[in-house]
Parts: sequence; structure tokens; C-alpha cells
Amino acid sequence: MLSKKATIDDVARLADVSIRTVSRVINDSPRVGQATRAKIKQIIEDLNYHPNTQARGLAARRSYLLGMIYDNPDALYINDVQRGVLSVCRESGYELVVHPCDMHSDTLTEEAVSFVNRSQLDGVIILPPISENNDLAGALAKNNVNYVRLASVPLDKAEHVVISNERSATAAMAEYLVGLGHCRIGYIAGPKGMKSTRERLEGFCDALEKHGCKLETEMIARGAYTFESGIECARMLLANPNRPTAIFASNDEMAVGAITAAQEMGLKIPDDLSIAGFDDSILASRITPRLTTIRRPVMQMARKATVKLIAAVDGREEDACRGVTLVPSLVTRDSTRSLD
Amino acid sequence: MLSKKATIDDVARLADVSIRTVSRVINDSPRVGQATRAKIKQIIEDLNYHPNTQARGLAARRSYLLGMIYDNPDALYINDVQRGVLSVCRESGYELVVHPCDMHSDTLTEEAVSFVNRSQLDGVIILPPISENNDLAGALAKNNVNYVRLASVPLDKAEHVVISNERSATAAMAEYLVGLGHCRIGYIAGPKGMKSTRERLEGFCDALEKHGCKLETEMIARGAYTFESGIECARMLLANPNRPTAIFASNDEMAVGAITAAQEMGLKIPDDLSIAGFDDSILASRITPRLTTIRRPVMQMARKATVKLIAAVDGREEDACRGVTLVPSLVTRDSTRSLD
DNA sequence: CTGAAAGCGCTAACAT
DNA sequence: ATGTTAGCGCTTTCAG
Repeated sequence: MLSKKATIDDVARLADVSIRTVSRVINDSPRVGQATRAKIKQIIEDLNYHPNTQARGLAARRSYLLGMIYDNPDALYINDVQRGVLSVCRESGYELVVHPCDMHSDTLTEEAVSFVNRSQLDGVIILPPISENNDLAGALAKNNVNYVRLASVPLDKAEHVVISNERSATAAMAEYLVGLGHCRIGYIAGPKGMKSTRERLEGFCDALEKHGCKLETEMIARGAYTFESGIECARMLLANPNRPTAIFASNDEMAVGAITAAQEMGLKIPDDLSIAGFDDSILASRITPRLTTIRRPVMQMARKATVKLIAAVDGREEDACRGVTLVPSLVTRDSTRSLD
Repeated sequence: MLSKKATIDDVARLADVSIRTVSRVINDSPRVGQATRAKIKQIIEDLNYHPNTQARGLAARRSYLLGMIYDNPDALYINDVQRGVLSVCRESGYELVVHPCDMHSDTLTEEAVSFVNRSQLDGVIILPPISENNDLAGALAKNNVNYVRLASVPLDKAEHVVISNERSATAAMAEYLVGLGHCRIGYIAGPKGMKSTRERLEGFCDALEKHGCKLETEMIARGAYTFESGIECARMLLANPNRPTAIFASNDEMAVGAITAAQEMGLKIPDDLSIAGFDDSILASRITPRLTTIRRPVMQMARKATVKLIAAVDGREEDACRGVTLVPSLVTRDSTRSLD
């Protein structure tokens, strides 16, 4: 069957050169004659030779492995990031090792560092909300591991973050709602302590004020990015004698919860109440009415992050340090309407 | 900062033993004295020593890396499998490398084999629908790579599959619906050519007949496991002058499509029509009305598959060959009701 | 432009 | 129960 796998020695022997030269070809080093190079490439092809990644890694102190560290209840988001990262990995000969973990664990940092060392990862990409953990980032830096964080604010050197400007995204949403004639708007926020919670809220709030609509304290409910919390918050908001004409939930899960709660109260969406979310999750387009929401360029962010990471691994400082900020976009559907 | 990472030599020197002995301790080999072992373990701890996986792999022809090959539009499913696989990996010192791919690609098999070789994977887990590809499985076998397929029928040796009995699951669904008094039932099937499509259909059909309800040809619509196809199929089914009183869609996406279509036609679910799905995806519990569906034990399957795979890698034949069949369960919610 | 040789950190025969 | 030693397949000074 399959005769033993070819090694660099086989290639060298057949090409009648030293393995050093073959190695040069494999690694695209210059200083190899055209003819020699072509010949070697041909032989590599014929032999169906693939360099052994482990040996390569061992010798070069590289693993060609990238890691992805996350603890995110949102499988869709994770999946999108994964696809984005992988699309770049493919072009660059890297593989992706995934590492979900518990963001509340005491040993999170320790665990993550151990993960990187254990597998000799060349670098890691950290997803929100763990990406907001400065402790982790600090430990990685101290251990000399390359990392890039997906975030909503510049919480690290440009080298280490890719940002989606959620503040401007929610601002756009606020303007859209105001444009529809809404002014008394309910806001379902995320949990305290997360940067993105604050970014989203402030962006929305500021934009509203700019248009002369204040976001009253009683119109802000604190959710937990879950369906259930969306239900509760909406009930609270709608219990107010002076009911809002629109509710913006800072993620889709909560928005769907809000729709559910509103419908239970006999309100028609969007006739009696407009509702919008954030994420453009699969739910958003499946629910009735289809949800107006905000779409983050997740795959793109993941791609950019990976490009930066690999640049850092390769020591291409300039590419690695280039700042990256992307802006989410508004997706208008059927859950919001003009107040006429 | 961080003085150079400790190696096995450092440990050996400090313990005043040969590296061979340290190696034995690392690999839990017997034939090491109690005292020596304890001492070495202590030193390993003190030094915060972690064996270099690449060197280990290179020497032992092992990578401690498992792969996951898939092309599944369902991020939730993938995510669940991933979590299941990883939970076992953690206990066994393995890491997971993910590899999405295009099931319709001509080079799928070649690509997958190359992936495994390139990264020296110790084994791979293959998800449906790619798991049904015998070509791929054959190529892996020929290349001596360990693999386990997640499937709905025993399409390979016990060593290479973990099965979820979807036939009995849809049978249970049929019985449940009949129990509610439904007999004229519409069925939205999956795409032709997939084993699971057939399994689900036959299980449903057979159970129906056992209870004296025939599944008429005109009551079977061929979908594509997508939301849109669910809409179309439901429209077709409901256009029949002798309308069904219930529709079973063979996945949730299509079931949600069916609900959407039915509601557009002015039908109330479940008052005018019962609808059920398959998957228990996130949609199922968020949609209104909440969807009656079937839940596969995805994480469990993934765990079992990983255990088998690692057993095979370790050469523990018996554990590797033990047959595994799991049964999905019925989840009843609000989208189905008794016909009275 | 190319080659010789010294490792990278670990495992596994083979000894003792 | 423990030590010696030869690689695993590749990269990388250092020569030429």
C-alpha cells in the first residue's frame, strides 16, 4: 500500500542536492538557482512530499498552529470567527486549535498560558468577552506569546486588537429610530462591567440626545444578553404608564425576548411597538416579524485579526501594528416602523 | 523575565536521574520507584515544566492532536460537537484542530487526507453530512488514519461510527402525533441521497402505518433543510384541498419556515395546524409558538466518538470497537396540539 | 548559490 | 528499577 512517507532526505537524494537546499525551497528562501528550485519542486510534487510539521516546528521553534480562546454562549458568533480565521490560515499554512473556557474561572489566565505553551502555539486570537480580560493579555505578553483581541474599544496596543466600533453602530440605530419618529425609547442593556455594554449604551444615548431625545433612566433596563432577561426587561419597560414607542435591545436574544413579552401583553409588533436588536443572529431573520438589527462584520474582523497575528509571528512589524477598526451596519427589517 | 523554558534535561539534572526516567514519569509508564516518581513529579511542578508536544510527537509518532472534519450549515450543531469532543480531549491531553470544508468539492478526499498528514493528526472525527462519504472514509482507512464518523446508520465498522438512531426518533414523533389524533400528516423531507433523510422518513412512515395512518405521496414534500425550502414545501402541502392537520418537518429550519408560511396563510399554530421539527435548535425554543421537536444527544455522541477515537489511537482495541448507538428524544412544546 | 553538521526536546530499544 | 544512546525530520549557523 502506501510506501513509507517521503522525507526531506528522499527529495534531496532524488534531486541530487543537499537537504539544506530542499529546505530552502520549502521555505521559499531566496538563494536557490531557478533550475534547482524547479527541479526540486517537481520532485516534491511527484513524491507527494509534505514536510513534517512537527519536525519543522521543533527545529524552527514554530508550530504553524494558531489558537482561539473564547467563552461565548453564542455559537453563531464563534462559528463565524472560526471561519474567518480559518480562511486566512488556509492561505498561510496554519491550522487552528480551539480552546473554549470558563471566563469566570480563577485559573483562566494560568490555564490559557498553559494551553499556549503546551501546544507551542504561534499565537492566539481572543474573543469577547474574554478579550476584555487584561489579566490574561498581560500574562500572554509576559510570556512572549503573540495575541490579538477582538474588541469594541482600543483596550490594547494597535498590534493586539481589532476593533468593531459598536458605539457608532448603536448611534446609527438611534438615528434610525428617531428618523422613524420615535423619541421615547426603551433600552435593554447588557450586563454591567463589560466594555461593549457601555459602548453600545453610550453610542445610543449620545446620538439620541443629539436629536433632542433624552434616554430617561426609567427607560433603561439591565439585561444579561439572554432571552429570559430580555423578557423581564421588556415587561418592566412596558409596565411604565408612559410606555415607550420603541425598544432597542442590545442583542438579538434579548430583542426576541422583548418581542415575546410584548406579544404576550397583546401588543402587535411593529404596529404598537417597534423593537430592534443587535447581532443579526440567525434568530433575527427567522422570527416573525423579522428583526431590525445591527450586523457586525465578524468574519472580516476575524480575518483581519488573523492577518495581524501571522504578521506578528513572521516579524513583519508594520503589518502587525496597523490599526484596524471596522464598523457594524444597520439591517432594517419588519420589527420597526415609522410612527407617522 | 521568563528564564528559558525548562526541558526534560533540567528536570533530570535536578532529580539526579536520567532523562529516560523522567520520560517514564511523564508517560505514566510503570517501572519507576515510588520515591523517584514522587521526587520527579515535584520537580516538574516546581519548574513548571511542560513537555514539548512537538518533540514528543516527533519521537513517538504522535501529535496529541485530533481533527474535526465538517461541512455543516448548522453552527449550533458544530458547536455542540466541538464542546463534546473537547471535554474528552481535556481529560486525555489532546487538542482539537478544526477543519471545515466543502462537501461538494472534487478534492474533498484528497484535501482531507492532506490535512491529516500535514498536521500529523492522531485521528479525526467526521460530522454529517460528510460522514456519509464512503470515499473519504476509504481513503482515510487506506492511509491508516484513525477516524470515527457521526452517523444515523451503521455505515461502517463499529470501530468507526457512533450512531444516533433517528429512525426510532421520528417513529416516536409519529406516534406522538397520532396520539394527539392526527392522521393526515404532511412530511417535509430532507434532500435526496442523504441517509438521514431516508432514516427519518422511513421511521416516521412505518410508525404511522403501524397505527393505520398512511403517509400519502402527496403529503410528502422534498425540502433542502433550509428555511426557504420549508416555506415552499409547507405552501405546497397546505395548497392541497384536503389539508393536513399536522406537518412534520425533518429539521427545525424547515419547521420554522413552515410556521412562517402557515401564518402567512392566516393559519394559527397550533390551533389550525400542528407543526413539529427536528434538532431542537436555538430557534425551536425562541420562536412563537415554541416548537415541538426532536433533540439528538449531540454532545454525548461527540464524547463517545472521541473516547473511541482515543482508544483506537492508544491501541485499546476493545474500547475502540464497542458499538455505540444513542437515541434522540422527543421535546414537546406549544406548536402541536390534540385534535380533540 | 550550495553543502556539512549540529542540534531542537523527546521517546524507545537495548543494556545493566 | 534505571541509564545509554540512537534517532524522529527538519532548520540553521558556518563554510565554501
